[in-house]
Amino acid sequence: MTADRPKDFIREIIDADLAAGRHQKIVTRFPPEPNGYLHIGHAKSICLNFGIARDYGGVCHLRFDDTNPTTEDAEYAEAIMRDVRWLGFDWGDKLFYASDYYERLYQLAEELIEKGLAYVCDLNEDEISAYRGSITEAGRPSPHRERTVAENLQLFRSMRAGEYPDGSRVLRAKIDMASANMKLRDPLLYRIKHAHHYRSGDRWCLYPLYDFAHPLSDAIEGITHSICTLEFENNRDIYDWLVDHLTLPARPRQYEFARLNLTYTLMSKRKLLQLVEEERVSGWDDPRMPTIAGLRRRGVTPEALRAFATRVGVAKNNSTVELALFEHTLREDLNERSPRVLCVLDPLEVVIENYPEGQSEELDAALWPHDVPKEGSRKLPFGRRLFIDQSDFSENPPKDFFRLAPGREVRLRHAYVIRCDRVVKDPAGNVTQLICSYDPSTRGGDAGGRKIKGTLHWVSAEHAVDVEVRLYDRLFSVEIPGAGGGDPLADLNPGSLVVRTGCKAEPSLRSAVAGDRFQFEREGFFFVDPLASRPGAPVFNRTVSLKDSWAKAAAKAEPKAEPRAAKAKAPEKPSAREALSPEAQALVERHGLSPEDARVLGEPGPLRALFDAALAFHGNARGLAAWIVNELPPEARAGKPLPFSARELAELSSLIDDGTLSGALGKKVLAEMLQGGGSPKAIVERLGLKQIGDPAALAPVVDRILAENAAIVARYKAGNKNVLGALTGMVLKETRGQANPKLVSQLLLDRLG
RNA sequence: UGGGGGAUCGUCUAAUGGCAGGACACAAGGCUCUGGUCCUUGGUAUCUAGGUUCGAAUCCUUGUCCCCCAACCA
Repeated sequence: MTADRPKDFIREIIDADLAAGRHQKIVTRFPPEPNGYLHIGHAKSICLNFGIARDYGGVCHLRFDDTNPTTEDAEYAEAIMRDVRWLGFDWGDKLFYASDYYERLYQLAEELIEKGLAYVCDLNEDEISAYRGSITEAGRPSPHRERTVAENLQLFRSMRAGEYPDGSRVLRAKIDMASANMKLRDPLLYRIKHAHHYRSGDRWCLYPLYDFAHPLSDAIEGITHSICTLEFENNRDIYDWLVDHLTLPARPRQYEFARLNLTYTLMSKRKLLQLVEEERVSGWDDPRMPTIAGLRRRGVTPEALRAFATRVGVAKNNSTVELALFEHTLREDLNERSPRVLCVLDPLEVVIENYPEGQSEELDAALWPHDVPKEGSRKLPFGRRLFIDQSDFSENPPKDFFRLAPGREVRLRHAYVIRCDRVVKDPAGNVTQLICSYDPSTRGGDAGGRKIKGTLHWVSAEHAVDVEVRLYDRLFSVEIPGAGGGDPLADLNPGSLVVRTGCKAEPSLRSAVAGDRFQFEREGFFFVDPLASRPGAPVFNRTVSLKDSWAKAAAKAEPKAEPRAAKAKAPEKPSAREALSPEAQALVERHGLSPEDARVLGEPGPLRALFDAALAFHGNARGLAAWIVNELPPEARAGKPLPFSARELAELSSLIDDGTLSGALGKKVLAEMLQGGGSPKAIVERLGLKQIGDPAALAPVVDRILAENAAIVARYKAGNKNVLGALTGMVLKETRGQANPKLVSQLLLDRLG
């Protein structure tokens, strides 16, 4: 359904891996820790991982990353499985637990020790932290770093045997205490915890840390693409180090994408837990929670959630998606599947004066609007006493109010046109009753020729069912809770739940059962709460309101609500660009290089060496410099040897200078040289690449392209000068890149006037 | 301050040297027995400054801003 969406960067990588034959089958994994409930951010990850498996005919494992006995629980694991299944994904028999790998992981740790790549460290937590150094200072080696293999092995085994108390010793990888990447400063692999684990019981008093368990679990399972969120980018170095140094059945790769953030929502597991524990919400499945369980109970469908996940896309930008996009996706889905019914949330009594006392009738009412291709209807009783919504009446109607007001007419949906004749008030001046009259000729709502602007939902007082309705709104009242640096929970929306009892529903709703979905016309989409509802007494949760352009227009009359704070344009400090080094300055003066090129070539290194060497064969320093700086791949700068010599590069430059090659052709030749090496002249010869500089030869091609692309030409003439580039590109392509681009451009310009 | 990432309409996301596109949001209009849906139309973006190129969001240089990293959490 959204198959036309372009591929995300992860799928591009997979395509390339498959094309290169690196994998036959794609294996991904979703690795939750069972220490909390899944939220909509996890849903994005689930859709990505399981979606990739589905798209590529691979598999996605569900693996519990349960390496911390003190926070994890079987109940969470159960809830997670329930949620993933509900979302519509199936892991088949690929259900795994890191805790099932404890023995194997332990053996791997011993392997590391035996290779001299891990050691037991007796420093305490504070000391380890102090030894680690800081972002700017290198760490210092632990005093235990140079223990012998035998000693480490003995100590590690004793740790396993339970001979030491919690926190007394850890196992650390021996990597580099001076690494610029803090994660590599001898990361901890195992810690002692005499704690009961929900699965392994009391068998272990030693538990691996994420950085150790995760990559190795991936490798054990043969995961090909291990997809996680951005904050793990630094951890990738440990990941690679471990899988490269251990004897493992597979070599998985980690890729990172941006986690989902949503406005007016919080995604932090810790904060969500706090909401639950402090009873700011009714539980993990409170319909205001962004948890999958909460969304499900609110009435969100798995289809809508999945559609949303594909709509937000997968990229590496830190981003915050507007809640409006989610609501739109939700309405789109609900619109198709929700039968329309009438329910008055805030009742106001209406008496139809000219309708006979004690009489009633049944009206036929379609359950679906004209735009939903579904059949079905129900009976709607009509009588002398009715309810409409308070907000549908105004004694002093504002401009453009086309609901009920004294003396005005409206249509009651599926019923009659009525007119408001009088208003009854209580002593305090509140409107308590509307005395109206109906037009019997408009039965079924057909007003004949008359133009009736407003149509109201209503319900017969005599037949109405009293129901409870829970109106849910966004959990937070600001876009980014805690943005100002304060406690995010201070930004909770006090109006996020309004419980309305005594709502008046049409009688057919008496038989609504848990899990049913409806649209209450002109109000919103509602879901019968599975927990609170009783037979004959449904409780309705508002999943999402209908779009309300009247409310919006009315709000606009009010002083403007604060618009979303525009991203403050960078203040742009006019800091001085760094001065050229003396060496670079010398290049500018001696060879007339541009400062940009000189800056690069002013540094000693492979590029500079290449430049100097090539200069001996060809005198055009500027041209040489531009090619070396701008066109050579980044690896060349890092010192990767090039498959061609300085002499050959000089030869290329002279071919361009003498007009044999255009710049574009030069790039083609360079690409060829990068591929297989060889002399540019030979490549030109072999590929038959020669610049076409004869206008007579090019003119027919230009004319043909122009003739074939009348639409583009028209756009050009209409003022879009950018399409000239597209036309140039076509001519170039047509001549295998051999046309002289300047000439083509000129020819094009001549003809386009 | 070291390292790792990232900067494209208000928001999210495409364009892999050749017409800056789509969705949401917003605005205007149409349709309508839901002020819903649907339809039409519109404005709005390549962080800065240079360079390379016939042509740059894309390649090079420079500066700016944002995020992540110094848990025995994941």
